[in-house]
Amino acid sequence: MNWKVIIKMGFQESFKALSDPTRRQIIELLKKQKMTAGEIVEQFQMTGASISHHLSIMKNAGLVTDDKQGKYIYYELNLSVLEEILAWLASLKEEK
Amino acid sequence: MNWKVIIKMGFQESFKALSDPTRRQIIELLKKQKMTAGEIVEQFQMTGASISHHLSIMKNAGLVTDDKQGKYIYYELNLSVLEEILAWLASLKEEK
DNA sequence: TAGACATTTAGATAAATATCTAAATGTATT
DNA sequence: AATACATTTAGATATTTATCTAAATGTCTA
Repeated sequence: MNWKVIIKMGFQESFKALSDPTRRQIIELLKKQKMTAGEIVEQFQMTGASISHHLSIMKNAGLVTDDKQGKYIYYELNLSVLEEILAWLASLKEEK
Repeated sequence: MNWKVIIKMGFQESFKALSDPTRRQIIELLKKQKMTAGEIVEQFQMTGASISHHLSIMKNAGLVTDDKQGKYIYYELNLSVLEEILAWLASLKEEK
């Protein structure tokens, strides 16, 4: 069996996770395909440790999931968390 | 004439502005009606100076406009800035 | 099993941020 | 004109955050 438990912290964590430009760029990358930590690192001029830190924040916010495959860890976008934020933003326009 | 020039900084500023819980609460308040700085302050346990700081960040992000009327400054929500963010979030789901 | 490789964790540091108090600015009232 | 009121600005401080280097962990391969 291949369980994937997404620990979602909350609204606040999601917004915080989205408020950093590096993390939003990572999201854009993962939009196209899942990638290993190393592949993601290649796209930035930043150490692996820093990217790892960003990935962990995104993971805690429920924005990505990780999938360990031997030496590699694949990161994948989890869009469902965005629904909540999308709904909040939309509600600002709708209701008067 | 009553010009209202909205100085919009950018995507980054908008996200940053939304990432703070106090500022999101202010947005929720202003969703219902425009309010003076003082009325907003009453809703929080925080000094006027701090709220003023938050309001200035929101103003720079284009999220609110201010309207000086004598002693008072009315703050009003400007929803159009949210469109951009809404669109970005939506695009993550749409395009594969 | 020793070394190479992928990634994270620990610890340090600089910059950004939220908050406060006190002072400044501008407007209204008496 | 003097004072009161509404709000912002300035300056200080504590916390958070992004980043780095170095070390630790875990996995593969020769």
